[in-house]
Amino acid sequence: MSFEFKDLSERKKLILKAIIDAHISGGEPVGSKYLTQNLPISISSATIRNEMAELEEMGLLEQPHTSAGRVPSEYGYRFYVNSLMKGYEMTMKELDELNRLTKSKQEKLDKILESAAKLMGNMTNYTALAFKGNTPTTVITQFKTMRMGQSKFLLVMMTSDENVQTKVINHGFEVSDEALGRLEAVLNKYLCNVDLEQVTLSLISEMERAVGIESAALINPIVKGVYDVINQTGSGELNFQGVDRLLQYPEFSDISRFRGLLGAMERKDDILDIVSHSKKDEINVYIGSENSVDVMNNSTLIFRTITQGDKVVGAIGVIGPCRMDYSKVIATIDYLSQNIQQMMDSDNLLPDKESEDKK
Amino acid sequence: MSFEFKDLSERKKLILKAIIDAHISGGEPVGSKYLTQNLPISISSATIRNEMAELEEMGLLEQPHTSAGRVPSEYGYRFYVNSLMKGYEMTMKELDELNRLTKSKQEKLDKILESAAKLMGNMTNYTALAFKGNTPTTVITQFKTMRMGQSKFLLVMMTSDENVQTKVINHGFEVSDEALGRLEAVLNKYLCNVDLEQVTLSLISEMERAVGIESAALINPIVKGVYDVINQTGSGELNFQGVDRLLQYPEFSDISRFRGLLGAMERKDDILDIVSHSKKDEINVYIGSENSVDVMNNSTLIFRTITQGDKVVGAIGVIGPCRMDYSKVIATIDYLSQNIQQMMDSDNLLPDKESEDKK
DNA sequence: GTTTAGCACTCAATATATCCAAGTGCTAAT
DNA sequence: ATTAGCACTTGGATATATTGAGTGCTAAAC
Repeated sequence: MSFEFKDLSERKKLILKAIIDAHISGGEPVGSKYLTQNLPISISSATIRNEMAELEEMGLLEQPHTSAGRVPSEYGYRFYVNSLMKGYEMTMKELDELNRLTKSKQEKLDKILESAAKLMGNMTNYTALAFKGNTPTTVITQFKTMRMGQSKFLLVMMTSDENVQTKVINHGFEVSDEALGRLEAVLNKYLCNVDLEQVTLSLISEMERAVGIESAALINPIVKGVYDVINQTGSGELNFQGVDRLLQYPEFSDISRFRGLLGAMERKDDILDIVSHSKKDEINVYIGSENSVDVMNNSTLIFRTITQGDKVVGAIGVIGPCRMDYSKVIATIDYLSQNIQQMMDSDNLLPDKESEDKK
Repeated sequence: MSFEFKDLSERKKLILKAIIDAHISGGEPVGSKYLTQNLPISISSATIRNEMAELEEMGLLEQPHTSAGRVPSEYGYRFYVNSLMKGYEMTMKELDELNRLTKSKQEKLDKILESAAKLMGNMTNYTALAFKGNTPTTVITQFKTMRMGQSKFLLVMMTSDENVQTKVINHGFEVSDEALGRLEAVLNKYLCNVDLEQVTLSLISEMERAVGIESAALINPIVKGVYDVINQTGSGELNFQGVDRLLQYPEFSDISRFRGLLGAMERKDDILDIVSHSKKDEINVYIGSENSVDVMNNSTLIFRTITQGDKVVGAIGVIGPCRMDYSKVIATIDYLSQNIQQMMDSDNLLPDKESEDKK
């Protein structure tokens, strides 16, 4: 998969770049005649044809049919992304929108990711993706109970990765406030920061004794709830925004192809797989069949992960056709994700007094 | 919009029903020749043609073009739903699947709705919809605080409709455990079961006094959080499952039509509008342009609301082409929603000891 | 009065033929 | 090494025939 393109002449690079740029904005195959008028250097169409033939031989270009112009191949796009793309400069307006987002530090990560994705979709005009991961194995750091009526209450659990999980416990009998308080205390005493192996039968019966006969029957469903939370598949949530935008691109006018992609987005597992095996702290670009998943063929997936410490806690990105405005998309993802990342990082430390004062 | 079809002869009803059934399963216009062989009575194609012409005049059938067979009009479908449809009998296997769902009373409504929708999508092979409403004006019945670190904590609020909302409070200074406990007590004392008008400036300053100087600065962001929770637009969440299934139906091979529908599903507001203005406790069927929303044209929306007391708390249903297997869909929705509804109803009372004992 | 056979007519869908323009590869001259 | 020139390829667009399912209508039969 690793190609070396160092041996490309400057002129070939120019031609390749011009073809990809033209194809991205136009969607049509690009011919030699067009290029004679849209290159910084002036060479004849015949020369260009020769160059193009060589570029095709190298696997960077493709011809839909004999008498058509050239279209970038997946490797062509890859080369473009790796070396030809010039940074995209965001407009002021777009910048403003970004800043409004991460200003308030009161939101939880999933909301931020979702608005970031929405924003990104609007800015790039592709389908945006937001991934919120749950770190696979956690420990519960705090329990609270909240009464919901005479015969049920809500068990609120905070996990070590600062998420909140709730579970309705629907007991078939009344439980007094005191018993509920005692239960809460017992849970916090015995189950906090405890991983699954440590929950033995003897621990459970000890807890049953501690809460008293009145509510001993609650321990079992609660332990099961804790088990579910800790043991839940660590995959996380994956959301898409603006799926309908894809349909504006001619590469998805083939309904079956679109249906395949849509199906992959609904199933989520394939894409989750890609996201969870991605490289941390850098922008991941999966072009066409580089995506191991077949259904994603002829689509590109670009995203960047958000990390907390060394754990991946989320990701934002876009999905679109291979013919994508890479500069813009990558610049946008870069900016947005760094913004969020920064917020994450600063959030974990004790707040920086100075920056607080500035407000 | 209210039509009277009483004056339809038995024979016309037979013909209409046969046409709709055939069109639902085949997707093609239905001609007179086909009908001669697929009617319980035996009449000639010419007679059928005459009848069809009359049915078309009455607006129940349509002709895509002069030399094509007939297709049911929206009113035709409406008539079918209202009077011709015979109840669909679910298979045992499908029934089993349903029961598994509502057995456990430990899940929260949104999860149940979502699984029900998923199930419904699988069973009907259309796109399923799940709506989880938040009752517009609520009151907070309980506060809890959960420490998340030295400089922030989570405010957990239970609302009167038994939902849980959380908010991260990111103060820029350390707050002791005692102060946090005092804060919690104060919140529960002053802000429980209080609606917005009662939150006056004097109440706020009284609270600030009560929590002590150490954490007085927290009151303001908290009050804002409470305000947000109570004042949040009461629209609720709307989710779809199996959107890709729509693409298998030829009526959506016209990409622009599909894109319109997909857009409506993404924007959500139009569909939310329909759902929130629907009739309670009965199955709502919106056929084609009966949906006031233009983009939904030529699609059918069927759903049933779930109520708690007299409040609509959710809905499940499907979206598909007008040419829909109404019997099956309606039977499925009916069964599933009644199942959930029953659970809701029984959940609110004190549990029935006998049924608990049976376990 | 209702039903039916028969027939001319309509029209979308399909197949067939033709044309066109864009673009290529190759050769020979520069 | 570059370029002008030209024959060649090919998909797409356009026009034209062909087909066949299905209709509406008329006149005869019941």
